Amino acid sequence: MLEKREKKERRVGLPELKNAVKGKVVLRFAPNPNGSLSFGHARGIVINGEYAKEWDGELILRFDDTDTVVKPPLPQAYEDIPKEAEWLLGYAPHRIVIASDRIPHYYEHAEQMLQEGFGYVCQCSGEAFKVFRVEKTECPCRPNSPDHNMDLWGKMLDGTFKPGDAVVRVKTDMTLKNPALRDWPALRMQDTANHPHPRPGVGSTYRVWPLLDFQSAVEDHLQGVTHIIRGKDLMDSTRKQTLLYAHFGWSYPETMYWGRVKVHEWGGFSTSQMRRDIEAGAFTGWDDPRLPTLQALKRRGITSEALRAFWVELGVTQKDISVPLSALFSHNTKQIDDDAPRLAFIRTPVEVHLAGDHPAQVEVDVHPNHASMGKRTFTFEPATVWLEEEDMAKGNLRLKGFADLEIEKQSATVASIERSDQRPIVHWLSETQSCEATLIVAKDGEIVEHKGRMERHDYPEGTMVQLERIGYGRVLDATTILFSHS
RNA sequence: GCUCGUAUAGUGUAGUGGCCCAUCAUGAAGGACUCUCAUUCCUUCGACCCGGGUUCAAAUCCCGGUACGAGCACCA
Repeated sequence: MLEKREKKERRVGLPELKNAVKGKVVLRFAPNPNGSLSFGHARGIVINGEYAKEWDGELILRFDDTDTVVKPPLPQAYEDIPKEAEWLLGYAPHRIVIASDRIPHYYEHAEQMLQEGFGYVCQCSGEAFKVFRVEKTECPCRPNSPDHNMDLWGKMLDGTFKPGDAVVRVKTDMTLKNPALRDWPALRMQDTANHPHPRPGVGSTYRVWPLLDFQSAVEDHLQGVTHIIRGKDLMDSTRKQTLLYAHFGWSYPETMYWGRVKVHEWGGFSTSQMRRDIEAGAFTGWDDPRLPTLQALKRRGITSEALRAFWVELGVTQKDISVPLSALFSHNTKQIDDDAPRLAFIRTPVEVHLAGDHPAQVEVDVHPNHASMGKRTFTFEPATVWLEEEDMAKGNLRLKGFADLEIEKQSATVASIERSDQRPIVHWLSETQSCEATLIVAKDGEIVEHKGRMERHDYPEGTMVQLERIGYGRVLDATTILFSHS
């Protein structure tokens, strides 16, 4: 029989995947390519991707681009998303499927549905059908014969019907307890003459398009998906799709759901809204550091490892949660601190002449814990240093790694090279080894550019550095740092 | 309104009837190290939504309540 575990051990990582067979697991992540990937999308990629890795399975990246009117696809997204996904995953998705390339497959299944009588063409308006749904009564189109349905289907396809005239429904049961499940719509018509699909070769080719629940269900089956892990807002989708699977004689994949996540600092955001704002010029692009997109996070210096650790830690609970950005940042600090060279950045620089005796130059570590990263050299010819205005107000100071200073108004005298008392330790810059620089900080939806002086360096763009006593940042160029987090 | 789901420390999470006066992380406070308000290390703080029930035993099962969220689109 079952033996009790000796001790309860804390589970680490993701929960067990039910009915998973090593090497046979197929998962998918299916965004709408109507914009770049956001922080929220990352959860889908990370969770599905980590399971695929754990089980030597496959991860499908599927573009659910079946709406050309309400959420029209963005051509650029077809190029960006695979790159963003690969960056985040650490590997390229094993398969890429584009729904708009596969319309004939969906038609084929729609026709099977009509011919076998578990689907019908409904000519009721949305309003009219709503009444049937609420009253648990059948609409007059429901009893149509397969032949009649095929005839109406032909009229949808050839344009005799216009968008809004007809829709294909899956026959479930109008008395089902859950109103969401009653004879749900599977395919509808779209005005692709005025709203062509942006992908070349697709354009205005099709008038009839599948809706998410149908397209996704058929495609999951076609692709052999074994496990679906998605937001719990799609729970009713699972129920609708399970009903459809039963009609086709298929068995539905294992499912798991996660709840809603809000980030304290960001609140709600939608891809469509971001797209409008970017197009209106409110943001510089999808990588604008104010935006909660993967591109922006990457640009700010958040590593994919940190993002993965963050999402794995949240797991796949169905709770609706609200997390502070600091949770992500603490993962990031762990990732970058060991490799981040230290640099001084003086925010409100005050120029101070040094009086008194002192060496001609001084050397300090590039990284306090890693001598192998080398030394930084500061020279005092001229004998001028830059200090933060705020620090100057504190009185006598210890220049980190250099000397004790007696501060008298705007003048400073070197009192001791050795640390002689508990005066505050501050960061500083020598005249020769510094230059004017900008620290860009994105906070509360605003971008603030702090002009100051920064230590000269030749780190390439993209290097993560730690600005002493300020926080981490990413090198944009020799005189610009994009603030990451403290 | 109907339907579905969730409820453990400030935050996030472990826990599927006894090992739990509850795990881990983060956070906060204090300390060690350090010539950074960093890193690392140590200590401390802090929670099972409420009410019933089942049981020798409940965070864990059942019922009710409450709170929050989602679906009921010819969006995804």
